[in-house]
Amino acid sequence: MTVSERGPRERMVFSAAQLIRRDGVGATGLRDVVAHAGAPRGSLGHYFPGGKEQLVNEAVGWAGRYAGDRVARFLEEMREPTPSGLFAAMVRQWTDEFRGDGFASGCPVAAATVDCTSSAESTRAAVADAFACWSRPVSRALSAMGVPEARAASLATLMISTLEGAILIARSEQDSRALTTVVRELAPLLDGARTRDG
Amino acid sequence: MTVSERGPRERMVFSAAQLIRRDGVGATGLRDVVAHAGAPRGSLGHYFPGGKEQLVNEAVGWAGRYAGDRVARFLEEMREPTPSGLFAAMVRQWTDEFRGDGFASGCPVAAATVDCTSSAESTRAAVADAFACWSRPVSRALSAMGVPEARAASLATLMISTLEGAILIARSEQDSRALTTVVRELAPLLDGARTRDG
DNA sequence: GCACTATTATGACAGCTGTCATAGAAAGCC
DNA sequence: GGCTTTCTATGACAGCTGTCATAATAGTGC
Repeated sequence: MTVSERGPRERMVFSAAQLIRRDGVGATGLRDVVAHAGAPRGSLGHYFPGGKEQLVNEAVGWAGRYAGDRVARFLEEMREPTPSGLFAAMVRQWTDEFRGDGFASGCPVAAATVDCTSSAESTRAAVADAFACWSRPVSRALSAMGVPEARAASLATLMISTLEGAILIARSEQDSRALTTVVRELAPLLDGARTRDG
Repeated sequence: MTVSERGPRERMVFSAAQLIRRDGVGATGLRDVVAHAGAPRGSLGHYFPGGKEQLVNEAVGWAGRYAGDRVARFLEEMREPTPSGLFAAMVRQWTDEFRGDGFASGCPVAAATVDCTSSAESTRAAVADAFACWSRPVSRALSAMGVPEARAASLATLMISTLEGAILIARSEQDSRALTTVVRELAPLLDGARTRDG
């Protein structure tokens, strides 16, 4: 999760995502992003002629792709994949992170939703895209596990909704209780949706 | 939901909540709040010597109490209360609101979580309080419906988590799909938790 | 009438915001 | 070499932020 040897442009997008998920979009200044990325300030206008809005949109897109790609990883690490196991893995990523950083950072997509939905139409669309990039692999994975196509998409929405909300509660309480609770309560429902073995 | 004839102080708290849930905490200026409330600007420092942070905290507290009080209302309006019926009522409030304002406003408590958790400790505590004020009556209602005490609190957390997350997705998609989906998928789980009639 | 408090008015303050214009450096290419 | 494109540096800009000091006003009790 450290700043890699990628180009300055990519580093700025990555840093933006990190700062946004900690402080929100409004409180994240472009000068902060540049400093965090160790990038030249003069490059900002060069790489992001669309200004802050473009940078935020790319950070949101990056986060959505990241979350979607993680799903494949989770599946690989599971001997016999189950819906509840996938959800547990998705949640565990957050409990691990919270244990590491003391509940300092939440989800950048959620932050952009709260801060930009009603003021920046392009960001609103970027957020919707990010949720779709995240939801799609989850839905596919559920299908592969034996959940009927029709319900797979619904359960993916349920899983992501619940996770996002539990992240909010956990951060406010500075306690992962909400996360462990929802994974426990949702497990039987998720596994019960399978009509055949994956 | 219009500005009532209450005192300026109360109007400012209320206006702050409305603006925060639309634009986020960072993008909500104190001058905007004053203007929206039709309140005298000079009164800001008088009523809120703790500055913006105090105003935000009170707005969050107000929202939490509001959400908690609504639970009793929902129960009154139901002939025979069920867990799924309560959840449906909580969600319906949001689908109704979205239909009215075009997905312009989300939850002020979620906004404060995203924007202030890692920067303002007092606001973080106010948010946690708000979630507790909201969760408690839900949990009590579930108990009264026959859900065992131990699970009632967990299910309340699940309901609020899921609702908060679905609000985020719905706003980004400008579509209530996520909300109607989660209420449909969660219904059997909620009702199945009852071990006796309420 | 007075005295006291609660409320409001006004203006100024330093600090930060995103944006842009201009200039310069670097790197690749012919 | 020279030329072109990509990238970086620097500083300035107007606009807004939350906060505060000061003063005037209104209300209330006596």
